[in-house]
Amino acid sequence: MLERIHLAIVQEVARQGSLTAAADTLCLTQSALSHSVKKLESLLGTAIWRREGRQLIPTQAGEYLLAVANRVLPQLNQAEERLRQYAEGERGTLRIGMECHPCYQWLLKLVAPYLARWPDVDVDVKQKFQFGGIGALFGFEIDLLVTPDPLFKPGLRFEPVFDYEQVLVVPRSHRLAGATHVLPRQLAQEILITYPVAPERLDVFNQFLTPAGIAPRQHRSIETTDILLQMVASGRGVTALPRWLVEEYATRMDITPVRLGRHGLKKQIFLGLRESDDDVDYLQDFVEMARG
Amino acid sequence: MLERIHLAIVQEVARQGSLTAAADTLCLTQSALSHSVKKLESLLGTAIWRREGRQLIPTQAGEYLLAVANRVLPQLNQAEERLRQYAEGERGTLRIGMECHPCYQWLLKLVAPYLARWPDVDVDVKQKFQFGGIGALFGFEIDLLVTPDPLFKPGLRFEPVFDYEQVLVVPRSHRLAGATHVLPRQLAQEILITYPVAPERLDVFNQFLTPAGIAPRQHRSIETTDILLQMVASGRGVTALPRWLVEEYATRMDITPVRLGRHGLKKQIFLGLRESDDDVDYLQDFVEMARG
DNA sequence: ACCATCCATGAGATCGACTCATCTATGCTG
DNA sequence: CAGCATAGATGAGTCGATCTCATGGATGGT
Repeated sequence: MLERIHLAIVQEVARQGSLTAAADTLCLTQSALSHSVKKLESLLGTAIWRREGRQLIPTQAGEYLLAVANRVLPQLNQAEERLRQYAEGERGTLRIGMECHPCYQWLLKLVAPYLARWPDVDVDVKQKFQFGGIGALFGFEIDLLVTPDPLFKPGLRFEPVFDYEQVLVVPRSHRLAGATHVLPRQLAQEILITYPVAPERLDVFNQFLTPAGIAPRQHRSIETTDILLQMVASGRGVTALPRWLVEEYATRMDITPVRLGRHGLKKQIFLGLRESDDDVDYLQDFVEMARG
Repeated sequence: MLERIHLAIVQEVARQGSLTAAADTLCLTQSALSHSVKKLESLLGTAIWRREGRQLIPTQAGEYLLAVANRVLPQLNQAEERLRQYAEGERGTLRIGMECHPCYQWLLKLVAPYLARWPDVDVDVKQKFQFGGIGALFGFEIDLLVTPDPLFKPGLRFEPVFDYEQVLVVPRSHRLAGATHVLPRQLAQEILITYPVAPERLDVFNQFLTPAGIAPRQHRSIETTDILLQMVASGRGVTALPRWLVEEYATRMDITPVRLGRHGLKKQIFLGLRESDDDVDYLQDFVEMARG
């Protein structure tokens, strides 16, 4: 039988590159590991690694086993953590996934009152997912997904939580500052700074520039909102963000929003959750609070 | 540590309802099970079942553990099966999920030449999924999803494999037989027979009747294509199916297709697969063959 | 009241997994 | 090329987790 320890061994050997090193972190002797591996290989009837000199090269089976380990072990760890929480009377951890960079600010405002209301619930926010946000929901890596792209499919439920307008952000001294709106071609000579996300997933591209066949003069990316806006304020480029976020920063930074297109770029943010969690009260309440 | 055997115990007890019965199928004595359970509960620090007389009622932790078991154990079983196939030099099993009832016929025609071309690959078809077809892909229950609803998300890839027209099927003696097309209101007095799927997921509803605000006189459902068409042929009602499928049956049944709406109801079928399987040759070849 | 059947428990047996000591192979270095 | 550090492999022996066996107490049906 394929046991948890086997997966842990495969994962750790992949991480460390050698049995000896892996033995250390697994709190076993090198000998024990060697025995275990030998037994597992004879059990499976196939080698897991090719021994090339003192290197261990995963075979096809080894690669596959590693993929299984990386997928299954986190589920078991999470299960143990949750059971520990049940045992200690805690309510659990609300694991929120974000697929919407600027929503982080919005989330922060929501989390404070939520934590006050649910003292026994912890909140954890993740932003990177092996198989995307939807995959993370299905894979029980997260319990709640903040995303602009809902997916109405069996097994999942999406609730709209707020509408906003995506606007161009320019320094107050910029030639476009004060314009009622901006058209795609007016950005052709600009340096556009965005979060480090594929352009086809950025609204300013897929709903504004790309349909018009326009590309900005240059496209750069920056991780954090603060730095990004400081770059804009200092005239290094322009960016696109939710209007509410820009208005917040505009009080202390030299930036101003401009409508994208004649009618503005209207967006909606959704919260996605598993239907099987419909009866988890502290989860539903988060959705309530987010909507309210 | 939460081990595989623990999950198996929880799952089996849930299935059988008693420790004694579960012990039997797990090839253990009742005593061993009792000991294991006791130890696990003390390890977790929480009870898994409430003992009510001679009944075992799962606690909240027990319910959760069962959900984990039902999710994780199939992944481990599948992994073992696949490793066994690696060991024996077989290529593996192509597990296909279907979210499109009539596509079954199309699939059958494709599978025969595929099996001939890949003698070491088995094909398995599933039609029921715990979390829907997409969930099954993400959860590694299936490797390939046949669906009319693609989902372009990171982690998954969807390939269109064929276009078809959804048509109304009526008996040749029907008043609509021979009409160039049919309008929604002309179905208001008909009995509509479909596969047993929620109306909002049926094209004839969500793309034809519902937008026009029309409902059929009655809506019934039947599992199998053959029986369904025999019902139609005998004048018990009408249905909606792909044109190619109807034309096949029309040679030996008293039925005829009619276009839905002035311009017909055009559909497309997609094959969905995980991006992480991009290098699995026998999987990619299936997509190739399906497209060709 | 009695019996069948459930789960719990203690004692003892058993088998698997771990450690220790040691061996061999590899690759680096002077 | 010799010497050394370090990798994995292996055999023997120990230890402990987990199993079985035997039995007890509780429950529910007849």
